[in-house]
Order: sequence, then C-alpha cells, then structure tokens
Amino acid sequence: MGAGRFCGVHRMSTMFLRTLRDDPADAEVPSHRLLVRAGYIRRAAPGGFSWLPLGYEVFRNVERIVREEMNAAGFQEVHFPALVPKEPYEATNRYEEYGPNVFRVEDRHGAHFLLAPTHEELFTLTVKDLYSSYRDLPLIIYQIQTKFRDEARPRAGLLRTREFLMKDSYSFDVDDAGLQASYDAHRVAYIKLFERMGLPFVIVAATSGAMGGSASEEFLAPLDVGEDTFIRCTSCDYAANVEAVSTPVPDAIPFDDLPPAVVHHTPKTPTIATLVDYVNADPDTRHPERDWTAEDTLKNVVVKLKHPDGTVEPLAVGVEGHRDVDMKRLEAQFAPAEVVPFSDEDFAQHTTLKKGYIGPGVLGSENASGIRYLLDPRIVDGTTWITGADEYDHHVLQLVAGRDFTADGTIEAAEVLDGDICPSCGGTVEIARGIEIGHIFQLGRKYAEALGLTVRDENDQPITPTMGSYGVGVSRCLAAIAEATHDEHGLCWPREIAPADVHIVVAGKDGGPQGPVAETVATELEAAGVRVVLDDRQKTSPGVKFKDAELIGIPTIVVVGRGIADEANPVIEVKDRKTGGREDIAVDALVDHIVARCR
RNA sequence: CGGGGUGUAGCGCAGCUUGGUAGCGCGCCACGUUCGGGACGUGGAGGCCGGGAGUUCAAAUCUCCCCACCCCGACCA
Repeated sequence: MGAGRFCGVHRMSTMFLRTLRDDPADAEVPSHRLLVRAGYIRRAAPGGFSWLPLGYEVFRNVERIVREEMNAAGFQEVHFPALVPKEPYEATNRYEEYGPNVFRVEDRHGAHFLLAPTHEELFTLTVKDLYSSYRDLPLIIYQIQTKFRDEARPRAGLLRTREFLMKDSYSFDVDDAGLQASYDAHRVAYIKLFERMGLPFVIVAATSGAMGGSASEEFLAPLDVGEDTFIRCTSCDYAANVEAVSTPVPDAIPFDDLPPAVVHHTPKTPTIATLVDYVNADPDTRHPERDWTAEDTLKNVVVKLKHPDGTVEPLAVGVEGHRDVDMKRLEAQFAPAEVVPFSDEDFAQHTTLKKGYIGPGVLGSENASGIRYLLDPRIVDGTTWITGADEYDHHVLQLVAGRDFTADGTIEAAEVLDGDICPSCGGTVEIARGIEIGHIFQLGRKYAEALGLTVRDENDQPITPTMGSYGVGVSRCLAAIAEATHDEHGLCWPREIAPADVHIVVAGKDGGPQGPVAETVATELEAAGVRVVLDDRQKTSPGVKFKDAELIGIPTIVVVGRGIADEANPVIEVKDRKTGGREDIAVDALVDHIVARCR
C-alpha cells in the first residue's frame, strides 16, 4: 500500500493547516484563541468564520451527534431555505418585532426577503400546505441549518456570531397534553445529546422573549464566559435564568401600630449611598439601635418602554435600595417592547419627577405623574421604607406600603443577588454564568393562528394545532465544548467530537526508521477503523510536533520515536491528551491497544 | 447605539511624546549542522505604516474626517 497521497490518513505535511505560536490579538476567550491558534477556524467577516479542515471535522461531528439524537427520538429531518420572503413574518408581526436583528435583502424586482433568524413561520405554512386532519398529528420535524442574525455586537469567536449553525425543530399537536409530550421528548433528547457531547449543562427556567409562548427552558453550559446569568439553589434542584426568576412573596405585616411617615430635609442625597450616610449621621433620622442600610430604602427608577408599534410609555419601578433594576429582567417582562433610559429631557418634561428624590407619592397612574408604577414583590403591605419625598433634598421615613402608598402592580425586575431566597424550597441561591446551548419553547397557538393553520377534528370541526419550537446552537456547542475541555496546553476534545482518534508524531531524524514504522501503524489503524492524523512533516523538530499535537487536542497521541530502536522489544509511546499519562506499548500490540482505547 | 482600546510584513509587537531613507521576534524561502518538548548558523524574500484630506521642504509620527477590529454595557441559539 505505502504512503499514498490520498489515502484516508490525514497528513500534517499536506493538510491545509497553519498553527500559530502566538495568541491572535483579537481573540479573548479560550475557545476563540485556541480554535484560531490550532488552525481550526479563521475570521472571515465580522461575526463570520471560515472552517478549515480540522475545524470542519469537528463541526460535522457535533452536527452528526445532534442529527443522530434527533433521529433516534423519531423526529424527521427536513431542510428549508435560509432566504425567505418577508410576508409570513409580517403575518406574525415578527418582521417588526425582530427589528434590526434580521438581515433584510431585496431581489432585482424590489421584492423583500430576509435571511431567516428562525423558521417558525415557514414550518407552520408548510404543515398547513400538506396536512388537514387531526390524524396527521402529532408531527415533529427539524432541520440543521445556517441562521442569520444581524447581531449588534458579535463577540467571543464562535459564541456570538451573525451566521451560525442551528438545529431547530417544531412540533404540532392537537392538544396541550400532546404539546407537553413533544416538549418532554425534546427535553429527553437534549439531555442525551449534551451528555454525549461531553458538555456539562444545567436546565433552567427561562423566558420566551420575541419567540412568544408560555413554558420555556434553557440548556446552559455553566461557564464564566457565558452571557447568561442564572441562579441555582444550593439545597434543592431549582434553577432559573435571572430573567425568569420568580421572587418568593413574604407575608404582609400588620401596620396598625406603626408610627406615621415623616418628611425630613436631607440635603445633597440624590443617591442611595449618600442618603444612607446622611440618615445615619443626622440625629433626627438616626436609627435608635442600628445603622440604616441600603436595604431600608426604596429606590424608584423611571424608564421608558418603547413598543414595536413605536409608542413610548414611561414606567416607574420600585425596588429595595441595595438592588439595581436589572434591565434584562425588566425587558423580559415587557418583550417585545424595548426598555430605554429616562433622559434629562424626559425629566424636564415630567416636572413632578424630582430626579434623585422620586417617591411613591407622585408615581402610579392615579397620582400626580400619571406614570405606571410597579413594585418588586418583596415590598409587601406593612413594610417600612425610607424613600424620596418628591421634593429636592427631601426624603420621607417610616413610609409604610399599603398604608401610605400603593402601586399599579408588581414586577420581576429587581437585580437577583447571591444568597437570595430560593422560590422553590426557601433555601439560598447562588449566581452563575452560562452559555445558552439549547432552548425549548411551548409556543402554543400563536403561529398557527396568525397563519391560519387548522386541521379537522373527529367531528369534522376545524381546530388549531398547538406548537413547540426547540433549538440547539450547533456551532456554539462546539465552542462551548472547547471552553469546557481545554487546558493550558491547548484544545482537548472528547473523542466523539475530536477531528481524529489518534495523532501520530514521527519523532526521529528525517529519513530515519521512525517514518516508515509510523506509516505502517497509520495504515493499519486506519484499516481498523481508527481516525488518524499523522504528523509526517519533514524538517520539523520533535518539540514543535509535540506542542502542535497538544494544541490540536486529539485525545490519543502516539509517538513513534527512539523506542523502536530497541530490537529486542521495540515500543511506541501512547499518551493520553487529557490525563497526560504515557505508556510504552510493544509495536506488535499497538493497533489492538489503540483500537481498545477508541471504543 | 453609549463608553474604552487598537490598527505598522502571514502572526505577535516596537517606533509616534520631540517629523528626516520602516524595525524586532516568530513564521516563510535556500544551504549546512541538529533531531524526544516551540533547535542553531549563514544568506534571502516580504510593508499604500487602516483610508481620505490637511499642515510642512519633509508625515508611520502633528491636525481633522472616515473606516475596521477588540473589550465593557443595551439585544440573542
């Protein structure tokens, strides 16, 4: 057989590959840095990457795992166009709601298209085209396809791009029980799929954002580089994205015996910190037994809600003074509306609002400002607060909720803090960051209704199916795996993801006996079904080859070196990339040994 | 879109304050020596100094405008 140029063994001497000695300057997070350094990907556009041979192997492996698990779950693969007409998206109002995040294109006739950010509409319309009976349902179909989003800020290499590979599936059921079953089937399939990828993950309660619908959970890889913040309970299994956290509501407190509210002159106290310092220092306001803290204050933040139809509505939110208003959480409550800050010009128009001294006295649709006022759920009747008196340099103490003020409702928008109370068991929660690798939604009938999808039931009456949609970020998973598995030497792939099973290093003089032995070993391994990368580069020192092998991160490294010179017992070194453990294996036993490792 | 930073050889960077013939390391090419942990010597190739305008006898360097990229915030698989 010999060293045929085009046999299945991947040869470093001819592979389209250049590893970099230095970290690329524009890469910050480990996955980005290492994937570029190891020659897997190259940046080709803002938020767009080219896949080089090693990278594309890995890319296909991740895709294959997703496909196999979808098929194993009994879902059917389809493939829709990425370039789609805008009309279906107008019917569901998402052409508007997605706003600047969609790439819009025009054809030569001036017709409008978009590069699909997700495909609910097209799937729904196709089911409408073909199906008309309840007997056709349930149906679950999926695709693995490039998605486009005009991200304001692509970042962190593959973690946030404008073009990415996503698996998206859609379920159609006649009733809620069916939807629940389709949802559960995805949940189970996703658990298998992420376990198989070797990716640590947590499942958290989530909000559905622009997608619409009710129940939704996210699969997060718990890594600090992630952009999502979630909480998990330290004593039970509750976990939630901070956007979806529900705050346990304390019992109301009787307030009949509480002292009346008093307004105090508190000069130069426009912030919580200056206010707390002031009331602790002034004998008139000092607490008899302890120091006041930010937790004793009620902070009122005014923002504007910008609705997709262009209307703008001011909104006031009251939270405990030691917490900020979490704009992400707030926005999640009002999606698809956008939350924008209240500017100085806005303050100028709303003269009842005294910036830095805003209190419940003027807030609320019934009060002077007429601005809708929503409170954090912890601010129950009977709680006592220090808060703004709606007059510059004045605050009010002993202001009691339910007695001295009420709001238009409650809102989940306060910043979630480490040590908060678990809504499920009453324990304490901790905060962590994660990469969103999957998201499952129960959409309900929003899309079917908007697009007129109905089927006939057993009484020949039209019914509207209920839908779910389920996504896995395939290219993002690849980056998440790199994040979760790399070490200081380089990438370190799980075997099923890795671009090959073994990386054979020829460590000897050019023209020495190691070359032919490595060739033979490579050929035999290949024949035994092992995926092989062979570093047969000439004029390359062993040190460079070792470093590259570790950088590239194939799970088993085989070193054909001086060990084969021992005529009585020639050996080849086998090194585990992850553990660093090495052992010498007799040349004759090598293939069997490697095959056993790769199982 | 707001704030911060960076654009000089394929990659990583110096030079800019104080204007005067474009530099270093790695990589690349040739020859030789090396050959188990990013070897060494000798000799080479490679640059519209992000773009445009201006100031000046003279601009990588000073001024203005623009662009791109990275990071932090506002959005999402």
